[in-house]
Amino acid sequence: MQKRCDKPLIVQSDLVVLLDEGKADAGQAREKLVLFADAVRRAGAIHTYRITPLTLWNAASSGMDAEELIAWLASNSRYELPLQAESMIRRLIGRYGKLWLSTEGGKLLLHGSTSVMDELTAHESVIQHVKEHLDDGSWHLDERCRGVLKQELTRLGYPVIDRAGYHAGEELELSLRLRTISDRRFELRDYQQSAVEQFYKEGTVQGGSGVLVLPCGAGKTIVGIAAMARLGRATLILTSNATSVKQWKDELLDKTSLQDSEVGQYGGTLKQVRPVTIATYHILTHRKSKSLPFTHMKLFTERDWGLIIYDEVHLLPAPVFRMTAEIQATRRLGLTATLVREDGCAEDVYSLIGPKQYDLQWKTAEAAAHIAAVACAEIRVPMHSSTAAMYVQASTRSKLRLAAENPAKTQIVEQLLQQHVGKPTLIIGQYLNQLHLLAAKLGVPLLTGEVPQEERQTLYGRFKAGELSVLIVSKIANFAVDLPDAAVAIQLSGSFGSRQEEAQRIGRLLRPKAGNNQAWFYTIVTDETKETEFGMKRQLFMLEQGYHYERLISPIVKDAQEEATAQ
DNA sequence: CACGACGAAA
DNA sequence: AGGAGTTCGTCGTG
Repeated sequence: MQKRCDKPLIVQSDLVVLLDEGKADAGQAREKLVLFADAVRRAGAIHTYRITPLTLWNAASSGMDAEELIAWLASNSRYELPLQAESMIRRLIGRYGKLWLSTEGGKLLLHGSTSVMDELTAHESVIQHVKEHLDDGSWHLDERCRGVLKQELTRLGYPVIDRAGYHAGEELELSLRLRTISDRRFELRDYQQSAVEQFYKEGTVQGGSGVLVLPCGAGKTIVGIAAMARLGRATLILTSNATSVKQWKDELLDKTSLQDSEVGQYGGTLKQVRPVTIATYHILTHRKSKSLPFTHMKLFTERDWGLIIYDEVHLLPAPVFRMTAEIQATRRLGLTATLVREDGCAEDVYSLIGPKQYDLQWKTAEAAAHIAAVACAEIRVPMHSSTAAMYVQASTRSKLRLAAENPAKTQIVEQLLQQHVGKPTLIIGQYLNQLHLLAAKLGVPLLTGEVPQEERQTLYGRFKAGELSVLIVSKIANFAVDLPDAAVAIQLSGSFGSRQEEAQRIGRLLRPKAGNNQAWFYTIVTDETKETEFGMKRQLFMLEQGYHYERLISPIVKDAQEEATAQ
């Protein structure tokens, strides 16, 4: 029997859970823990997770039960479960399913137990939408409030299940091809099939809106296309940038029966509205002036859409949430690799797009060889002697930048390049100055936002062909969909603790590799500065996915230490 | 009229 | 809490 002190978890009364990675069962515990908690901090071997109403409701929506969860926590905790934590979990999960929306006789109705409905009457923000109290205890609501009410109820701590249904939308003839235009066999992988089924549960009105989470390179576009084929209705696809718009169109033409004339691009000079239309979020948020309405809002109603796909739903901008609140009767599908938002809009994704319906862990995809195995390492280097003095007296703000641009990182890059010579390698950084200096020093081409599209294509082409094995890239690496895959990525600097950014960059390495299917990710941070702290925050998403960062002490440090001992 | 350059915005 | 990228509309040029 395992001793209590060997258990990996410590559960606090405020629903913060500490996971001791040093314990034997830590790996198993983490796999379960991430199903109902978010990673928030990491200090050495102790990782901090937080259970929130949202994480519990997402878990509840995929069938997790309060008693089962409590029992699991109790049996994996070093100390007795605090009563407060236990009752809080019970209460929060208990609220899931207590309220639901339906449509009867064209009326939007809110249902719930008398006790919950009574609690709601205290909230003006809720009762202002009520048109009439019906005899059976349900409330007749203003149908235009479907979205904002769900948002408000979620905010107040009352999740509501939306069974109010969807309008069908214009029919669309669309089937998947068994062979692509390039004459390759095409069929859905198992997990792609289950993701689609999860989204579209036939015969229920509950399914049909929600978020699917799949790692980079696992074929999110394919899943979206399969969902379209399943529904067979006119579809509006929203995505993050123009390149991605084009990619969606290419994939649709390649893998479905759709003709060129049926797929429209809405953006730039093209303003085509066709049975399948693809647009960027950016164009939706455009308006002539601040006081005027959004210019392209009409796109939502210009056609009778049966489905709206939100690609990269973690990037969805605030105004699009507001628009989405008004079209809750249209089926919605959110797609992403990293359902984390640094801006606190996670609740809005939950209430306006829908609950998380499918989440393929990166490590699971790796085990099935659908994506490459990535060895992650964090290399800490001391501040370079030339800037150390400057660092000490710099303001907090410039300290960050000095640490990030630490010239001592150059040597590490050179060593890593030697170590992986010949492998396609991306060096990714945040500051153009730093990147220009490095590019000059190494004699390697640099790709920034300033490089014209045509030249980018040439460089991508040479990189793909293997003529060029190293490429330095700026922040374009985060979103340029057409940037080729690599086997090695070296991160020089990145923005403030962005988990998304870290994941996107690692995503560059995930296409399966010939041979042992191995890729490497290195992140270089300056030791004993704020940068190490940000670095740890950046790693949180990957830790949730079961990745481990090896901590390497740079050879430079070793040398310095040896010198110190010698003297 | 087509196209590139430029500044503004979120 | 800041830097970089992207996209829009406009304006000037061939």
